[in-house]
Parts: sequence; C-alpha cells; structure tokens
Amino acid sequence: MKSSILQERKSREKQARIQTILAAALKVFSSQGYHGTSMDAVAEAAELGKATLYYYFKSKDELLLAILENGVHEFFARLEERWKGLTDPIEKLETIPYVGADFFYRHPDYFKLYHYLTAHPVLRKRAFNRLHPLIAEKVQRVQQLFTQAIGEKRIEPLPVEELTEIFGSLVMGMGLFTHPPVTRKSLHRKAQLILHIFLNGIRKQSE
Amino acid sequence: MKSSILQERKSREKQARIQTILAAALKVFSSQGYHGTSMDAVAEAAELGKATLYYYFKSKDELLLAILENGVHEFFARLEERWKGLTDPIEKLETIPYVGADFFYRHPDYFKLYHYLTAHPVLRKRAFNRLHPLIAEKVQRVQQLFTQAIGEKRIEPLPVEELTEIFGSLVMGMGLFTHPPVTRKSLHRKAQLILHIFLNGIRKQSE
Amino acid sequence: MKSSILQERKSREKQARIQTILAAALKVFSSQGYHGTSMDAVAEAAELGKATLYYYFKSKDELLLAILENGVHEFFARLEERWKGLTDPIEKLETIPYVGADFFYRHPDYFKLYHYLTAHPVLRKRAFNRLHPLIAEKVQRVQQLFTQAIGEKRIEPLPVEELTEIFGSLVMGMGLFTHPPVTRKSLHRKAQLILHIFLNGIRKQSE
Amino acid sequence: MKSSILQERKSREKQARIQTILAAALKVFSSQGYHGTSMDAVAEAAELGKATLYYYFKSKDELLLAILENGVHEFFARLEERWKGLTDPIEKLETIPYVGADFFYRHPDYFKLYHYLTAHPVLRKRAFNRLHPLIAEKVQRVQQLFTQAIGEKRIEPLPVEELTEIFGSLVMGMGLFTHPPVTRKSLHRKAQLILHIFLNGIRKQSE
DNA sequence: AATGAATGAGGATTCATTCAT
DNA sequence: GATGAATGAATCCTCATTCAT
Repeated sequence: MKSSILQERKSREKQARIQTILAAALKVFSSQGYHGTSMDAVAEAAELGKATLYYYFKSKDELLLAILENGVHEFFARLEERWKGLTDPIEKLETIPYVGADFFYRHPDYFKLYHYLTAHPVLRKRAFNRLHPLIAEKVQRVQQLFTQAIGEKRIEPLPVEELTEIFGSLVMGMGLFTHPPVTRKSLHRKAQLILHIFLNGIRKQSE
Repeated sequence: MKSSILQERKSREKQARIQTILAAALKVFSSQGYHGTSMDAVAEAAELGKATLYYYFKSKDELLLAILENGVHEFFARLEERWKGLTDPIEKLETIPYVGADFFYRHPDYFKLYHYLTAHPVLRKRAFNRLHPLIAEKVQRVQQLFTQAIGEKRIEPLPVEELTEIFGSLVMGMGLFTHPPVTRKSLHRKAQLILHIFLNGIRKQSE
Repeated sequence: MKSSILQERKSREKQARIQTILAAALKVFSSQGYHGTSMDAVAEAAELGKATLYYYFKSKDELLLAILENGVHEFFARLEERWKGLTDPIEKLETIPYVGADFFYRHPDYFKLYHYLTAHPVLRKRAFNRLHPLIAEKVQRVQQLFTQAIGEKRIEPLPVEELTEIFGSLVMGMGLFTHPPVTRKSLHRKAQLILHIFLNGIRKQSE
Repeated sequence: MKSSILQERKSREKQARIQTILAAALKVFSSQGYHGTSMDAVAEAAELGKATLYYYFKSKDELLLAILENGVHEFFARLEERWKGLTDPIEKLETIPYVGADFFYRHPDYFKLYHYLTAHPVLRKRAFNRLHPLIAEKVQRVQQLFTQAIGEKRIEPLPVEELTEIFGSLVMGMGLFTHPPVTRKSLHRKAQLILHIFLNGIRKQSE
C-alpha cells in the first residue's frame, strides 16, 4: 500500500533526524560537558530550531540518556560481532580492549562523555538507572567468562566481581590519558599492553 | 611582642576559615558536581555569607582549584611519609594503592571530585594547568621507579610512560566502583588485589 | 502568497516589540541613569519578562547603544527633511538649533541620555565607537557649511572644526538648563537666542 | 601650649589624609564614572584600607560631593583672584573662560567629573542641593555683570538668565571635545575663540 | 513537523557598608 | 585612627522549557 510506503519513508526520515540531533548533541556535550552545553548550542550544532529538539526529546536529560544508550548499543553490538564464533573465555575477554580501542578511535567524544558521566555524582545515578538493563547483562557475561576461566584453572581464583571492575577500569583508562596524535595503531598497542599485564597478572602459574 | 602574637592568631584564624570553606565546598561539589553546586549552597554549607566566599576566593573556579590543590598536597604528603626509609622501587610502588585506599577512605568526596574533574572536558584543562607543577614531579618519580625496576631486571622492559598511566588508571579505578559498606579493610583488599595483578603482570619471569 | 504576508506581519510585530523595549528602556535610563537602571526595571517598564529583553538585545550595553542609534537616526532624518530645498549654508545651519529644540521637546529623555553619555568617561567611548559612522558624516557636512560660508565671505575665517564644536556645545547646552514648564515656544526662543548670538558673533563685519 | 601644637599637627595630618583620599577618588571617579568606581578601587588608589574611607567620609555619595565642593571652591577662588582690581563687567566676564581653561588644564578629571554629574539625572540633583549655596551666589554675580553691561549699553538687552546659561554651556563645552595633545596654549586659544564669538555676538552695535 | 518567541527560576559575582579590634 | 573581615542586597545574565502558530 502506498500509505505504508509513505509511512515508512516518514519513519526513516524521523530516525535520520533523531540521529542528526544525537550526533550534534554528542559533539557539544563531549566538548563542553553536560552542564556547559546549552540546548541552544545543541540546536545550533544540529542546525535546527531549539523547539525542535523538544519535539524529539522530552528534555535535555533525555537527550543525554539517548546518546548514551545509542553508544552503549553500538559498543555491545560490535563486541557481539567479535564474539561470534569464539568459545574460549579468555579469547573473548581479549577482544574487549580492542573493541574499546576501536570504539574510542571512532567516537572519542562518546567515550569521554561516558567517562564523564560515570564520574559525575548526580548524572551517574540517572544514567545508571537508564542503562542498567543494557549493561547488567553484559557485565554478568563478562563475570561468567572469568568464572569459567577460573573453573578451567587457567586463571587464579580471584573474586570475579572485582576482577571485572579492575578490567573495566583498565579499559576505560585507555581513553583517559591520550597524547595526540591518537592513531588506531597506538590505541591497539595500548590495548595489547593492558591485556598483557592483566592476563599475565591473573594467569594461573602452572606449578 | 604582643602584636606579633596577635598577628599570628589572626593568620591562624584566617587559615582555619579557609579550611572551613574548602571542606564545605568539597562536600557539596563532590555530591552535586561542580556545575550542580551553587555558591549559595557552598555558603550555606560553610555557614557563611555568600559574599564571604568571594572574600577568600576570587571565583567558584578558584575555589575548586584550591580544593584540588589541597587534596593533592595531602595525598603526596602521605605518600612521601610512607616512602621514608624505603629504597626498593617496587616496595615504593606498592605503597601507592594503599595510600590511595586510605585517602579514599578518609576523603571519598575528594577522590570522586578529582575523578570527576579528570573526566570533565573543560574543567580538566583548567585543573591540569593549575596542578601540573605539583603532579608532574611525582609522576616522573613514579616513572623512574619503573625504570629502575626494569634496570634491575625485576620487571619486564615495558614502556614506563604507559605503565605509569595504567597503574594510575588502576589506582583511580579503586574509587570508581564502590559497593557500600566501604571499610578500610575492603579498600585495602582491593589495593592488594590490584597490586597482585599488576605486579604479577609485569614481573620478569625468571627463566 | 499567504506566507509572505504572514512573514511580514511577524516582522512588523517584531519591530514593534523592539520599539516597545527601546521606548521603555529610554524612559528608565534617562530618569535613573544607565547604571542606576536595572534590567528588571526595564523589563517592568516594558511589561515583559526580563529574559525577553535578552532575547532581543544581547546585553544592557547593546540596549543602550540601540537606543542611541535610534535617536540619532531620527534626529538626522528630521534635519535632512528640513534641509530639503535649502541651499544657503547659513540657512542650513540655522535649522539645526530648531531641530534640536523640537527633538528635545519631543524626547527630552533621549536628549538627556545622549548628553549623559557624552559626559560619561567609559560609556562615551563605547557609544562613540558605535555611533561614529552615523555621526561623522553629518559633522563633516556641518563643517563644510561653515567652510562654504567662509568662502562666501559671510562669516569670519575661523577654524571650522572648532566652530562646529562650539556650535555643538550650544545646541547640546539647550537641554542642560531647563526651567519648567518647558514649552515648544520657550525652546524655540532659546534656539533663536543661540543663533542670534552665534551667527552674530561669527558674522563677517562688512567693512 | 604643647597640646595645642600637637592638636594642630594632628589636624593638619587629618586634612592631608582627606586630601589624599579626595585626590585618589577624583582620579578613579573621573576615569571610571561614579557607578563604575567601587570603594575598593578608591581605597586602593588612596593606598588605604577601605574602612578608612568610611572613617573620613560617611558614604560614597558624601565622598563624591566633597570632591565637587573642593573643586568648585578652587575654581571660584581662582576666579576671585583674577577679578581683584577689575571693575569693568566685560573684562570680568572675559576672565571666566581663561580660568576655566586653566582649571581644565590642571584638573581635567575634575572638569569631566563635574560635567558628568551635571548630566546625570539622579546625581545631578544631589550635587545641586549640596553645591547650590556655593554656586548660586556666583551665578548671580555673573548675571549682574551682564545686567551692568546692558545698562551701560555695551551689549544688547538680552535676557541675562539665558545669557548666563549660554555662556556656561560654552565654558563647559571647552572640556567636551578635546583632541590630544591638550596644551595650555590650545585651551587658551579655544577660550579666546569662545569669547570672540560670544562677546561679538552680544555686543551692542553702535549705530 | 517545525520553530520563533517568551519566560520563570536560578546563578555567579559585585559592592557599599558595618563592626570588632 | 585605622583596618581586615564579613555580609545583605542587588545586578547582569543564562537556560531549560513551553506554547502558539
């Protein structure tokens, strides 16, 4: 039917518009911080009227959260892609810093914004509430990878929850100290180094 | 002379007042974030008139920076204290997470604030400019510890700059994921775990 | 087309709003002085929200400057109107105090504000920078009138730049000492007196 | 008696202190305007504690008024000095622009400040109330000079009140447009020009 | 669907003035 | 006499959000 085609196109355009806004908002949020960014600035960056933003997003907060969701989705999608075909838990763990590095390379803004929110006393909770469903499942799967590796006696029997946190700090830490020029290669080297230290550090010494 | 005694008391009182303000500001900044905190809120927390804050600190910014400086000073002072009498580079490195843990235990607010700033796209630079002189020297000394340990063939010959960064991420990461109740003991356990992994991970395997 | 009509009405309404604000601001500025007037007061006088002022004018300063520009425009427009059809330089000069008197009668506030700014050590420069393009051309034309009259041996060969200044002081001075009731008649009498003295004072005595 | 000598010295010192403050205040007021000048700025310029200003002057307003009084006193003192020995009314009038020029040369700040106040819608009244007793008498005497000259048929029978105002505008106008370098000579030339025009303009043409 | 216009609430900062010493 | 310290009150300006069109 015609109307359905039309509807579809409309819907596609709407999605595109939303993506435009998200991209613009990400750019300004990440360069000025959440509070340092006015909706005016977002509107200007998106080349849209300010009121239009409110047509698509209920509030500034909502916009921020949508950005985050967007990013987390992408990150996990890429991770899943890499995990396809892999069964070894340690191999799976190894992919994480590389996916992180690639993601940082592609969206340094996003990475920094995420980091910023993680450290923000107020926004952190709001973001957490929203993203928790998305993240919790992945975190649990990573924990299971550690559990599995421990079960296979390939790494030391350390508390998996804390292992996950420490691993997380390391991955997030990649984006913290950056000395330009940041190349994909330099990021991969960093990922490699992190993995080397971390895995070596937890590896079960064969007696 | 009397006047000198008087002067001294005045000076002490002034210092005390400044510390009162810094403490109050730290509390609110760390719980509401920098932008989420109004000077009104700081004034109320300090139980002083708002204008009084401006008598002691030129701006909100300046106040923030003073807090940071204060904390960094304390942190490094404690570190130096622990380093007294130590000569072994690895032993020195080992103290760092513990001093971090203690510091976090004592001033979780400060720790979080520091982390928050590190991740803030705008404040980060401002803070960095101000704190750089203080921090740079310490960072260099830590790098030298790695260099020395490498020279002594006790750890692998990895790039010290990146080692320092990774070590830093780990220490800072301690304060990132916290599940109450946070006890000194639980923090020390975390420090221990970090050290275990990190040192193990970089230790030169004796062939 | 409808849209163009709509657009036009919008534009007209916007202009009207701007004029409303300018009029309100002029009233309060001229009665309380620039610094003595808060934007709140302007907003109240304009019966608009304070933020609305900022929607139309970037700052208090900008508002002031816009008022000035407005007034200077009007003043010069009236002057040009009077000059239409006149060719005699002295006749042209003669119109100036009368236009000034009328203008003062119509907008005593504006006149005073202008005078106030002229005398303000700081605002003066800002205002000057903004208004210079408007004013410079007219001042030059007045100077040329003097030059021409001198050339025609109708007035003494005095330095035209200073003549212009002195003439200016006299015109501005009209608004300085005012004893109510100020009628158009009384102002015209004053203009007449000024002209009498000034022109008589510079008239070439026929030998 | 000792005490009286001591007292006198004290009094002299106090006067000196007051003059210091007045001079400092004049400088900043005239360069930043009344509202643009904080008491802090005055204190700094006077190299005194802010509270000290309040020891000598009840308020910022009072300080301003004292400056004005000071200046008016000096101006009139100089005028009186020049008038000594003169009896001709026109000769007396002729001294005024020269005294004005000298005064402007010596204290351009003061001159501008006075002008600024004259034009200020609010301060004007306050200043007027305070200075009126000082000024009124002089103004009256100037008016009498005109009256006398008219009586002697040396100038036209124009309304003396307005003549005085116009003459005043001219004298004040001297300080309005100034093109550096301002030399005593250039000011005197201007005074001469003003007098030439004004006196010529009102001179009774002998038939 | 898109937006220009409007604004209430709030925030950083300044400042004249006071007061205890 | 002199002043460091303290502050209430104001002031300029910003901003997220709404609404009529």
